Amino acid sequence: MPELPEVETTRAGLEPLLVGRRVTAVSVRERRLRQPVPARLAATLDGQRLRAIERRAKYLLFRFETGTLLGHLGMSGSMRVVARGEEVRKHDHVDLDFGARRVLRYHDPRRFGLLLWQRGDAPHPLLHALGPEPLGADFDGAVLHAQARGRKIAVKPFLMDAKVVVGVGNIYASEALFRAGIRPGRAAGRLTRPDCDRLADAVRAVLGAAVARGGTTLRDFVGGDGEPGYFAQELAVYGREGAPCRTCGSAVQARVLGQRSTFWCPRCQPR
DNA sequence: CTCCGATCCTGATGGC
DNA sequence: TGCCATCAGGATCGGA
Repeated sequence: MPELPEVETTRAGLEPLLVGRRVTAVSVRERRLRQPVPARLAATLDGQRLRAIERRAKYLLFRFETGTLLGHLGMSGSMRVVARGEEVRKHDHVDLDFGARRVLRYHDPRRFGLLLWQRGDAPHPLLHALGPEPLGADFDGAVLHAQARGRKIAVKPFLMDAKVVVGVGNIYASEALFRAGIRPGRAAGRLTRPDCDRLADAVRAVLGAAVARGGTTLRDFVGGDGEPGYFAQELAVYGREGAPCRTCGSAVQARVLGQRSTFWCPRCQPR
């Protein structure tokens, strides 16, 4: 479910409610996520002050005094702050209690997410091979062009490769390609430098706009404050097969590419 | 190396 | 109404 804008929305929603507070209790109701929740998590976190919440790619980094809790929301995860005593719903797997009205609740029906503990200051191995942050200074058309060189993979799954650029998932890959006027099935290696410049700009623009709207809620995503995101109404092509393109009126096309649904406008994305 | 398909899991949806 | 197939915002793994 969550791509960079949804993870960043989660981070920004949690931060003012939790940073500076101490963990007073930890409750793990289900530890079978993509990897098991560490058995000693409660003992590790109890009494520790949360110093910061950061984001790298689609990971959330909860910085504590003796290490970092690494979180990932997978396809269906969400985190929000609830009051102590709020009714526990199905798939509310983990609570971190920071106070009476400050319980961080992790919810994830499909359990593709992660909660892992990394002691000390070293970055977690899962973060090691990640590419540049799309909204950071070291991502641009030149980087994209260099990465794409010689590659036959379609540009859409190429954009979703975290070694190329992080944070771009299935929704925003289609949206960025629409904004750049590039067909999703085009081989990455055939992109020109100007194509890559437009594409990098489009990735930044669409992610930035989505962050500003609090992300995209298709089904049940909520940010750290429990509110849905409002970018869905601004999606140009994702989920709009057969509907008229908002720019030119042509019917939006869809096909499966790299096992993922892919959407584009045949007229606005000529090649 | 690159690329593709299968896989983990549960829930929603649509066809019959 | 029930049953079944398909699809879903991610990421990893193995084989070609």
